[in-house]
Amino acid sequence: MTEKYNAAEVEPRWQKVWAERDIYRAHDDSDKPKFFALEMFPYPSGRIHMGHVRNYAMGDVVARYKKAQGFEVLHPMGWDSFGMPAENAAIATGGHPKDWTYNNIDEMRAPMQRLGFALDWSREFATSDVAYYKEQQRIFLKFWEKGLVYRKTAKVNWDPVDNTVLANEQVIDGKGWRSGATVEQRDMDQWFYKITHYAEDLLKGLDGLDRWPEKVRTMQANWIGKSEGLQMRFEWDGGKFEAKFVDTEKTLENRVIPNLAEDKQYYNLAKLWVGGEYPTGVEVFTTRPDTLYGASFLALSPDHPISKRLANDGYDHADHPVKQMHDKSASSIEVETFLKECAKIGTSEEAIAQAPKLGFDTGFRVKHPFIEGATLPVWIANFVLMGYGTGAVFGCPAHDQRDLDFARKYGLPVTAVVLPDGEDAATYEVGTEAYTGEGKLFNSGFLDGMNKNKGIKAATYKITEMGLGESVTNYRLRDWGVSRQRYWGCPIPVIKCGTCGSVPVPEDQLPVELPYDISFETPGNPLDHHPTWKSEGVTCPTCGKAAERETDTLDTFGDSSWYFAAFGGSLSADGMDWDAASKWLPVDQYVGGVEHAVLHLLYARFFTRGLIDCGLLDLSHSNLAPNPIGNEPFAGLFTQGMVTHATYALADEKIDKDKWVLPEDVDENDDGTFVHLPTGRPVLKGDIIKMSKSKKNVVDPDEIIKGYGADVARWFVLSDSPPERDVEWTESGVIGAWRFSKKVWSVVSDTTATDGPMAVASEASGDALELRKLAHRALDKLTTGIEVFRFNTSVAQIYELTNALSKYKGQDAARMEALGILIRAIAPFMPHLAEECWSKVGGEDLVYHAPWPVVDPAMLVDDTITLPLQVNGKRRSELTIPKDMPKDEIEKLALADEAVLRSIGDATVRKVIVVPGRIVNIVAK
RNA sequence: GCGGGCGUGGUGGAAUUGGUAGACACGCAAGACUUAAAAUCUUGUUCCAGUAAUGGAGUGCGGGUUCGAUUCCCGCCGCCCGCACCA
Repeated sequence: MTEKYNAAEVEPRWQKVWAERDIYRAHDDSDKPKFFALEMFPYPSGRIHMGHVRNYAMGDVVARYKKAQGFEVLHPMGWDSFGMPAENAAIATGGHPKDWTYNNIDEMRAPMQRLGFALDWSREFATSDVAYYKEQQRIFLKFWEKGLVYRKTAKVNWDPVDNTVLANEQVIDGKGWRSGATVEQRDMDQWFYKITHYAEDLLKGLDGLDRWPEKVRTMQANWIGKSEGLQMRFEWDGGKFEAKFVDTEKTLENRVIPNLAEDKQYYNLAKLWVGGEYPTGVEVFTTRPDTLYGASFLALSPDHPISKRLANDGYDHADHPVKQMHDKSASSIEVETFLKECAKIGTSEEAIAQAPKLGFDTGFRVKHPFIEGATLPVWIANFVLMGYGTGAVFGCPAHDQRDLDFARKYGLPVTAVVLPDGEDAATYEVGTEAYTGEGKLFNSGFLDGMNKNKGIKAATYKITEMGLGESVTNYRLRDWGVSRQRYWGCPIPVIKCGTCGSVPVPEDQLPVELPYDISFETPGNPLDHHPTWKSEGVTCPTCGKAAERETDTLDTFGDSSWYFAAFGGSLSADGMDWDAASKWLPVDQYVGGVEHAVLHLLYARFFTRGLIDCGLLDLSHSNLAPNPIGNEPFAGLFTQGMVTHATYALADEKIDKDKWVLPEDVDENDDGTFVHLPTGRPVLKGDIIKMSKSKKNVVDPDEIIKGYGADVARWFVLSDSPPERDVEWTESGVIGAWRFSKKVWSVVSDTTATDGPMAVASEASGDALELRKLAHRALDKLTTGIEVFRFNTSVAQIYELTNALSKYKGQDAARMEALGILIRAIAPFMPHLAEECWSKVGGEDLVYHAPWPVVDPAMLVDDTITLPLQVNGKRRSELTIPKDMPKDEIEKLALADEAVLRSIGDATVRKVIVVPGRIVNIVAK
């Protein structure tokens, strides 16, 4: 008699056993090889969603599987708990961000534990824990010491209503996402992490990450954006730059930051203004010096120091009379107006990219380096980016589309210097399309006749020889601005002294703790207008004078850049063990969403390098073996797809946000249309998209656990779709998973054999042997499926094995062997069911502690094989023969096959191809 | 614009050193059990023709290489993702 399986009773019972026996604790001093399984930790929004379930279920499969393979597994969980939503909730509801956050964590921990993940909860922490951010402040100071932290003025998105800096992602169509105010570009003093210091290493490191998705590696490589080229100077024509200024007393505000001096990209700019000296020319970066002869103008970024200097004061274009000494000249006002015009265009990258080209002729001219006597006008152009290269370019309209658009608009000359193959130098002209391909150089003096590459080399050599420039490598990657004018984040451990400048808080005074008594009444950063925190009793650690605290907090992406190490180091109120962290790292398998492909995963790689250089981490060895992948935090990465669900919208509702309805309230009519049951209004089926509260297409994991059990929820999210693709949540799919769990249980409870689940039926024959073969074949495939992250194929094998077992009548060792394989195979997916089955069939100890079943290779080969027979590539018949039959005999049998003969008909056999163990193909014409 | 990926039955998908296309599941249909339903079990299910045996077509489209192509190559079409004036 089949007993009923009651997940609601079974699951909590086993969870209690697991917790009491503390089986998921990872031991630092284990003598087994280590395996660090990690999923991207959650933000405590208050609810877990199906995306979490899928993410952690995948990691759990790996963790449990590796445990069964004999590894010491670390599989921890924590909370990425600093961030804006807590502050927003506090502003909206009047609560406190801290209370909101920690309540949410408690709300989320419980359902997560109900899912039965093999997590070492003893290592749990939240990034908003004082102990965590204290350690982070230490790291900040160590990075500072190492030169990886600096302060500079940078352009930021400023929300004038909320009085805070916004990240780029928080600016939507040029407006603040919360206030709706038009965002301004502002120069502000900001703290930066010098991620560019590792640009080359971060790029090179990608090569070794062969267990990362290619896509993520490509995205990071593009983000780092290495390009090699020539940085060169165009010298002023007709005297010095300064001659154009009425008032040379005034110098531009000193933008030079001392510890930036070694940073090449900024050095050349900074150099221009040191001590008020004026630049002798304009520095540009180019990857196409071969086209220098086609240059027709120079373009400066609106943010270029020269542009700003011109707008700033005293600049007098030769054609304008000076109005009054020390007042703004007419020319400066013109420039200023133009720069404002450029700033208006918007902040989104796309808006900038599609904006029309704007230019302003400064009236300055520079000398062409190769053509004696030739000069080029210097323009300010909105399409030149300050953040890349030197913030200035030479324009070669014939061979660059942007330059061409610009030249056509402002009537600048277009001179072709690269001749495409098959074109005639006498007649070749560039119209509206710039030519960027290969070709022979012409109109180019000493470069004439060379191809592109040769031309680049020759021009670079010449410029270098002339002392005007040198080869440089440029990166698109920019330093990471980490200052946030927010409360709920890690305080930057710095004291600002009027005399000594920015001074680190001494280590023995850490942590700089967040005050609890804050107010969100006034807009802006609560830390800044806290009555006492900023300055009461604060003195400069260096000179002892009264001073002020830095009130900015660190970008929360910093929190997630080293948390994996904190797990390994068992971070607690007493600090953490960095040596232990070093032994656990790198993370062997990391699982998370692809949305972090660049930001989080790049920042974490940067932090790891910084932590190594500061002596905190040493990744040269894991606990037992040398580490082959170098200074990387994540040896294996898997990016999983989302959980999607159908959406339904009222057909007659005009207001977008009001139109979505709950899928369970929708019913399908006989004619295939849909109706909203509570109101009777017509409904249209929308796209199948990621579960989202606002679209009302969410399914609460806790409801599924209550209705079907945790195992079913876990099984479903892993079963149908490949892990990297999205999986659509459907009611029928869940019911299917639920039925399967019952089927497994019925197979187990129908078993009366007593050999135990570790049985090996070595004497099996007949049906028993067939079952053994099927079981081992399934085991082989499903194991591979887990190894290569194709859980859906593992699931299919488990289905096959279960189906075979449910049909198998014998109560013998072969049944037990297959059952033992099945139970251990489903354990990573449905651990509660597996545990219950294991105990039911007399398994020793827990299935969690049972070793992974071993494939018997003898079971994978058959004595007889079935070969398909093809005639002219089409399958006509098949042949069952002993596996070692010689080729010529196979050929003979194939040619005697009735169906084959029929297909050949009157044609003559030209060739017979026999691929042993694979196929026979007969070519007949 | 640049970069990456994908395209297979009614549906999710399987199949890789090139060798039986459609495993497994969902759905659907028929049957068994049942007063009935649910559950469960059995059988069938790529399309077209045929009662069937069988024949033909078939992995987005068009070509190519090959005895043989979902797989490799070339050219299109469509969808998705990332970056986006990077000089």
